[in-house]
Amino acid sequence: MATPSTMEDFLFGPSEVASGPQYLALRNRIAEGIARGRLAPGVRLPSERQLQVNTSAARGTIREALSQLEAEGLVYRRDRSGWYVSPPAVTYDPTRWAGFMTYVTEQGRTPGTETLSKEMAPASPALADIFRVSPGTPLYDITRRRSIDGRTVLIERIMVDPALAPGLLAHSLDASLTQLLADHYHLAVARNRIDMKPCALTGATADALGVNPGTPGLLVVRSSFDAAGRVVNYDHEYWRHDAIRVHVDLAVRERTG
Amino acid sequence: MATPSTMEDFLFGPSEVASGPQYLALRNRIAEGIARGRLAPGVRLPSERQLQVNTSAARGTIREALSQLEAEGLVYRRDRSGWYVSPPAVTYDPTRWAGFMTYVTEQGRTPGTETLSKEMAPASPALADIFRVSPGTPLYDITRRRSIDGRTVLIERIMVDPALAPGLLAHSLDASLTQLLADHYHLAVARNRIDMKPCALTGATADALGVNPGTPGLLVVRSSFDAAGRVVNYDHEYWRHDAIRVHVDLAVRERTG
DNA sequence: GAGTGGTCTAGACCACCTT
DNA sequence: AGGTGGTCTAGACCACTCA
Repeated sequence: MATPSTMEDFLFGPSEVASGPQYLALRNRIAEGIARGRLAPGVRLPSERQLQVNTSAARGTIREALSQLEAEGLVYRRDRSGWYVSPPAVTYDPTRWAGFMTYVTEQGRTPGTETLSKEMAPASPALADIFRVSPGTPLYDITRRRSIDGRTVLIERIMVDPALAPGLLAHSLDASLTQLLADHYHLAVARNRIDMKPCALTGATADALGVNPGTPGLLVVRSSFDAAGRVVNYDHEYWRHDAIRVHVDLAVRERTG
Repeated sequence: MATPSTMEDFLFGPSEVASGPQYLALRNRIAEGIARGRLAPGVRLPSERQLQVNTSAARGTIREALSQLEAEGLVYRRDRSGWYVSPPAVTYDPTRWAGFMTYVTEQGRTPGTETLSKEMAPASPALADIFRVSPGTPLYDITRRRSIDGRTVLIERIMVDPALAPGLLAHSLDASLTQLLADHYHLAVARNRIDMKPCALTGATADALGVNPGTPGLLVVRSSFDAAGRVVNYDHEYWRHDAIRVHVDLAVRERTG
């Protein structure tokens, strides 16, 4: 997929001369630097106060430009450390059952997983409904942090029915859970359901991701079912919004106007 | 629709414990009001200066809270008019070939389409590659604006090969193009490819959507192929980021760790 | 300890929408 | 014409990171 500037060129021809607000002029300069590769992924931008000197703008104006770029996923911040050029996003294809470790590796990146907690917890009414068990039935409750090339990109909370995967918590969960469920428990996923929506990263999730509370993120909710329609796992993934892209390529199911 | 006084009572009544930045406290109050249905979709929030009086915060702080909510898709702004509660997003299922008119209607909303331009334009090298024609070959080039319940949600630019749909531009394009291609030209889509990524809405795109330049958006690029692998249409959709959700539900193609 | 971003204030002027 | 958001300024103090 081409870069945003190329898209814009495609849509409306040669870009007009920038004559709008100052913060957009700064945004454009930085965005251009990134598009042309002069600002490589991971590179730290000059400090806000340095940019003030270079642009003779107030700090608020500088931050407006940076926030814009952050919303577009071009830069990200490390709390009280600085602003950095975002690495490329990984492409997620919900039509495949390839786990995180697989598709990240396939894209030439290095995945990492760290288990933050694993425990048994009684099913809430909502969860009981999803798993078709009685409320209060114990479920495995696993929280993990996952990274790409050393940068944390998501926090996930996975629920698994112990009836389908007894003793699951005794295993190391820092590898592929997808693979573990398949190889050790012979749980074949037949159907996958995925929902995505923007969200705010708050509280413990924001802490674990190392972002400021309120940072925009993307919530991916996945339910995997086996051939019998049982829920193999139910998973909430809180992503940094700049770390994931969606790509779907498939035969159509229906032809409607 | 809540009256202004009711809304403000709700927003500034007894507060629960709120540590942390002021702007997050305000964000939380508004977000809660929306979640509980006290602030209905389409309702206008009090003006920034009114919120200043009620919260004794500086205007910049108020705007910080509102921008956060905007990034989460909970509120949107109408330029120099005010801040409004966002309507629910429509759910988009890329595994179906249902057109915009269909899935919006199915979700109980009212779709609208307006053709902004239709013309023939020579294929750029990139487009020629996609359509497998020689660069410079004329293609239909259609720009449309689409709305849900009267609110503009996307601008799209569609490219169609005249060889597959001769005389296309003579038809009204304000209805379903999907249906037109199927019914009149018997073009059956066999494969669909979709890419999604965050983008900035700028220039003419932002103007046509009625948003400020730089507003974050979502770019959806769709390619539809017929059984022979020919590109039936190639489409860029620039969405308001709060207007669309992705939902996928399907049998898995592959089982990999 | 120096420097960074995070938060906040209190103004200002403007273009534009609304009535 | 009055009110709205859009943009910008020039400060301030704080919590935290980093060397």
